[in-house]
Amino acid sequence: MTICTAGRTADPRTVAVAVLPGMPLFEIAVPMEVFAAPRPGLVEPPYEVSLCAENATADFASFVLGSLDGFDTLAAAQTVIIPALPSWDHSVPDALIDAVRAAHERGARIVGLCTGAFAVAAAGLLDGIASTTHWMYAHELAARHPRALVDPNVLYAGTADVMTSAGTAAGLDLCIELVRRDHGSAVANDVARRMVVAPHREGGQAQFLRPQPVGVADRSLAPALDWAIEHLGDGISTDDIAAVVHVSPRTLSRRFKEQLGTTPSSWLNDQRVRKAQELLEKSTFTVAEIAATVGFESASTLRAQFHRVVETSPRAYRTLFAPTSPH
DNA sequence: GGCAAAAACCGCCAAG
DNA sequence: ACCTTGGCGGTTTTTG
Repeated sequence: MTICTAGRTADPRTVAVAVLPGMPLFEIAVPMEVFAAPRPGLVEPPYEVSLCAENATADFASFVLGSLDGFDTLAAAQTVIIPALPSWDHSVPDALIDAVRAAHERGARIVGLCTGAFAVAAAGLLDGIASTTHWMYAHELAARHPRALVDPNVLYAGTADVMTSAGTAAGLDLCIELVRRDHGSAVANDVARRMVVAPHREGGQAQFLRPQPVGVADRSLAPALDWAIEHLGDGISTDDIAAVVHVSPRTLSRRFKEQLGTTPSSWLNDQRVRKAQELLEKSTFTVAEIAATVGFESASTLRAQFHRVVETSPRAYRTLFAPTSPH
């Protein structure tokens, strides 16, 4: 079943972006910017990116996009990206569905950006899979594909080989996450820095669903989050965070849900895992030392949380991304 | 990977 | 009347 780990960092990754007439150019541009822009000395080996259309001489702006490959190239790629459709209910060509299915069966990673999720679903790949799309269409996606586990509150969701993202700019977050999985946090953060975007945005779509009530600067969690990140290693608890902002734990819990769409402890655990990832890549501390440094009580706690977030063990992660690994 | 204990979560509701 | 807060306690998640 799982084929994709072989040579994960050794071979160049081929990325195919599906192009349909009428697709928003920005949505196509997002994966191009992340994967196709050359970043010598950073992303090595570079991705090999092709744009694939059903009909290479189609009447849309191929002079803007450059040369186009066919869907056979897409079916052979290691990562297949389907940008937002021209409209959410736009029909998906059978040729694209067939190519996507063929790629998936080969073990390729299938990615749907924004309403591209509808195409992934149409290929039958979202059944039982955590997924998302633009919040305006999440309900429709769930209605049309009842077996997809649609979560309108996240920026992106999925498994190792099927991922979908929320609207427009969330596609950037997902593409950078893919770089993170292929090349590690350090490289992904550098790519994000060069693009001048946040290496990892917290909170999902929840923060965009409802406009912030005005005049509530004192409600912002920002200082609490800053303080928490500062004191990660001190073994802080949710009660401690509540104390810093002078609210009850109950109210803190509400703020987290409103502003980040998560709970204090799971946010805290995410931060600790994230820091642990960095230390695994950049330091030579043992797993136990890292656990202590990021504020976990024990190494086994780190392992459990690490597995939940990254879906690997700390050791496996380190061998995959450590600077001494094959290069 | 499972277990018992601890921590955290969240619906409910009274109070400000 | 309406909104926010925070305590209670049953349930879920985390921890070691």
